[in-house]
Amino acid sequence: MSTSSTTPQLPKSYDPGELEPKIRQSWADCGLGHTPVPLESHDVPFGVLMPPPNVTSILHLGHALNASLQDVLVRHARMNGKKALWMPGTDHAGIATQTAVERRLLQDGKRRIDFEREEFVALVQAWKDEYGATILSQLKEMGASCDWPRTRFTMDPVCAAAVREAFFRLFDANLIFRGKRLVNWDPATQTALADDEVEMEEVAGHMYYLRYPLSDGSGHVTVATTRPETMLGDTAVAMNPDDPRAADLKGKSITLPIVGRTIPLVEDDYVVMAGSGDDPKAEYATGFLKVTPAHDPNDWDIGQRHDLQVINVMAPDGSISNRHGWEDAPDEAAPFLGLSREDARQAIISWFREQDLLEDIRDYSHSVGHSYRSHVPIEPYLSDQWFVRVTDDRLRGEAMRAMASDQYEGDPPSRESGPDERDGCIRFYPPRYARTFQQWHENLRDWCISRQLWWGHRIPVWSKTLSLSDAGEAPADLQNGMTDDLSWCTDSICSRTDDALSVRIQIDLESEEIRILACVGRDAPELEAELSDSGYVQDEDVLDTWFSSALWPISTMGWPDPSAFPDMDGLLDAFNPTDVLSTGREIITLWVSRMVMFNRFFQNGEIPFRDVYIHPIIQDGFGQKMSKSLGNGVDPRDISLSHGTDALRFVMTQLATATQDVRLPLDLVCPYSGQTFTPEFVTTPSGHQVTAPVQTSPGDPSKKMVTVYGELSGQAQSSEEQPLARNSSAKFDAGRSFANKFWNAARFALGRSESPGTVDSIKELELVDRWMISRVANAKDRIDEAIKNYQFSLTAELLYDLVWRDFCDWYLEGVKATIGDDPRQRQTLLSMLDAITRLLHPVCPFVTEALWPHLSAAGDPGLPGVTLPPSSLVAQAAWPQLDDCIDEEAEAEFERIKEIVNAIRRARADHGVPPKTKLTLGVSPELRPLINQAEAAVLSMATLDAVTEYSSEGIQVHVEGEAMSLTGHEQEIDSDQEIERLRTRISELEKSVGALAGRLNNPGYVDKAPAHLVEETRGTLKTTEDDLAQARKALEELESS
RNA sequence: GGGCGAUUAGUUCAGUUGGCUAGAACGCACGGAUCACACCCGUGAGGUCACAGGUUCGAGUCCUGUAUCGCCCA
Repeated sequence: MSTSSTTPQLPKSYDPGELEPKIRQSWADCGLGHTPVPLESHDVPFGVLMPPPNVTSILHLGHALNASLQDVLVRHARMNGKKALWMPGTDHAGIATQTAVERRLLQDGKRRIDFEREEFVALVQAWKDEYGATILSQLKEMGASCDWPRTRFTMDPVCAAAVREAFFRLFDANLIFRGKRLVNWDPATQTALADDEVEMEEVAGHMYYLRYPLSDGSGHVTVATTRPETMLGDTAVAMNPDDPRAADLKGKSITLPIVGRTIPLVEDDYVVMAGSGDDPKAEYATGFLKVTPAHDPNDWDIGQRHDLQVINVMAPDGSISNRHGWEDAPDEAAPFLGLSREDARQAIISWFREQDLLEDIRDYSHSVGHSYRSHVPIEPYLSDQWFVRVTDDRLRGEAMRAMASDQYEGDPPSRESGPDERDGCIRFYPPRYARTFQQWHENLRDWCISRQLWWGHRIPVWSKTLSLSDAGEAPADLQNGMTDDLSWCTDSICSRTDDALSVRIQIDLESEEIRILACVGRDAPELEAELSDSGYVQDEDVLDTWFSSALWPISTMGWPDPSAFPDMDGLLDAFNPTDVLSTGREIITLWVSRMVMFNRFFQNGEIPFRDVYIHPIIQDGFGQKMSKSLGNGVDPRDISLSHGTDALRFVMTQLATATQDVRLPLDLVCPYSGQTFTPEFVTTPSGHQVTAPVQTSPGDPSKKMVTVYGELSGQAQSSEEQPLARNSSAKFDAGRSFANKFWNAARFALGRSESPGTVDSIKELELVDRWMISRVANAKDRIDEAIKNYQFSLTAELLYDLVWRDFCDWYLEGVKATIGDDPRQRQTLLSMLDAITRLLHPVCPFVTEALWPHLSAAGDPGLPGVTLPPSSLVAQAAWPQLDDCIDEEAEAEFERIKEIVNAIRRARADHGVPPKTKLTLGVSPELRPLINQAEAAVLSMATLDAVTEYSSEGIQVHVEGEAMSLTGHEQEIDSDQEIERLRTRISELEKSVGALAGRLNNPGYVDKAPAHLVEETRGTLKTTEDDLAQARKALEELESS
């Protein structure tokens, strides 16, 4: 025998830290992931868009999960011969990034308004450069096989052109308008905040009860409010229509104290009735609600429903003011003007008390939105904003019609121009998320797209305000207060025609002013200059980040003009739509919906992607979502460091089940000892569990370290005395073990597969070989199916079982005795290792790539029906092809062999046979032919020296109702112990027989259950009865001796 | 308030149209330095499938209700 048992060139364990950088480099060198366009006509494209991570911060494990899954899909498609494009990029994340930069500036005592707009934007740009680069390097470190040369950023020139074009087309199509809306206003920093930047805090405040007199002098109503200072802007009092008092009060009006304004009593079922139901608010309610549409979002809605006046009584700094929309302020109100919100509240209360209109003040604890930056209460503030009319059928209707019809409940609205072949082509995985998508569109509201920020795409509209009388005779029919009829207006721009110009006029009949809004398309700087010269001013606001994100499927591919950019011509044609979008469920509404609407609108009805896969959310050990703001995020690089990237990816794949979010309990790595330990946790004021900012070394109590949370929250700073403790999690141990196991299996297999022979037919191979080939063929089919259905967890499980259970535990153990003398077995081993390496590659690309050159050097793999074409990198290799390799008979036969080996091992353990002691197996003539098929394997796996005829001496083993004997164990059998064991077994078997017979005696079962099941039950009963008889016989013999 | 989901071994999770005696990994117990791997090998213990009803020959799986927890939308 010529094979050596060692492979000196491969170290004993897999060292990811040593090997990964070289592998990454080899992928970069060959341009892995880059797909040139245009495609050939026979090419099959496979496209994936990466949801662009925010440049606000670095990636955490939530991103790592999504990146891992996308890379599995892309590598699988690529190995299957498709032209795979995975488009990478980052998102500028307007408010989040600007806020992050402002927070950093604040550490130096500086604020945004201390800078010019351009200076500030440059600072944010620098932040973006830093974090954007980190994010991309994190992705590369994870092995993401993206098309890196095509990396996009939502504010780069390619995307900017798309944003500009999209805004212009929507504006021109009357799908963008300007209107009033309440925003979350921070009076301290005087900026608007997004909803997620408002922190709800429980505040111990008061409920004030104010009497409002009825205008007809017939009495008063008492309103309950936590914010009496807003009463100056009240424009109604609302009551529930079911309130028994409603009938008498219907149609009456109120004379608002101080202001003297006459306001109506309206009926609205939003109003909580006094003391009614389970609503805790009811205890404090009077049944009458003061309605202040300009200063409360709920009141705004009531105002919309009842067509109420909207009167803003505050200045942008939050002080009471009659200069921002309050025009009927009487002299009585003068003392309140200029007071802060807090002072005004006291002054108003005093006034009501003096007038005997204050009925009561009660303590009341409630949650109030606070700015997460200045920590002052936010003020719902009325301001001019830009909107996309997404409720238009061209947008909403198209999104609804795009859904797969079997996932749509009911029927989507029909299209006037008739059906489109792209309708019904978007499918959600798992299907339940289709409901979220549908319901969002059914309740859709116009989308506010303007943000009072400096970082983002500036709104490409130039405007000028004129008095109505100067401008001309305005038309009467307006839509959202706007018109596209320009013929009456005297301003010169209204008669100007230019393809890059679209003009609308906003008319405010109350103030008798008009605002001419001129939207300018892309690449028209001379037009912009002309507008500026004519006194037009560009809008200060920028677009909501989601506006550019919504264009991601087309902007990344050069829309509207791919030929204007290098290497993009043909990209849209080939990859719009992409095959799948993999994303988190929280942005089905914010992002997925808008991409569908925009893609269909701008791409003539085309959908952006066919499948939407919603991945689970990664939580920490306490069930809290990993988030940047909480500081419980884990950097995937920490896991690569502690466990290796394949371990990270394998476990991520394993975690991605369809039903649930996953918990990932956190550990820390001690920077002194490298030891992993469970950290101490503390509870934050907001009630979250986080690692204590400073931890004590588990090995040495005198040594301290700082956690990531400690740094992110600013509570601790790492230093030489207090180094940073990296995060880890024992959850990844399984992945590390798995990669190492495969590494060692390959080491062994490579060492034993020298001088492989030629196999003419699989049929001529040993049972164990035929079994292994069939297992690989089976696994390949099932992996393909699982990946096709986005069953990632199942994919990982199939790989694990194939590698560990089938290949290592049974195949490698089974061939050890014969491989040295069987060249055909060596060829089989080499080929199966090769095939498994390919199958494993999408999930564990590093360890497979590290082994690949050694495989290639070992020989030419392949068997009749098994095609494994050579390739310099496994990343570029073809998916294994196994034709007619599934051998059900071989699988069934080998399963019986496994049962026999297991039974012997069990008996050995039961009788305390030392592991090294070789026993002699005695079998009946019935079992002999089976054993003959794999005798060498059975001998080595069960530690036997020979197989002879069955003997009633020795240890008795029962399998398939047959008895086997094990002899050669010197020690005498402890008959008491054996009797006890047999009795237990007999009672178990009797129970089984009872249950099985009971089932068969039930006429309902025999009549109604499928015949094959009944047959199966009969078979099981027969075997169990045989086993029982064997056990009883053995017991009898023991007891009689 | 509306919607979606979860509750299965000590822990983290599978269990795909209802069908063998409910599985895996980790952890635990026992045995093992055997020449691929101690990131390992062998054996074992461990579950009233949240609770209560119902449908069915048969329910972890379907239906109704209850409890607890989570997310999204208002």
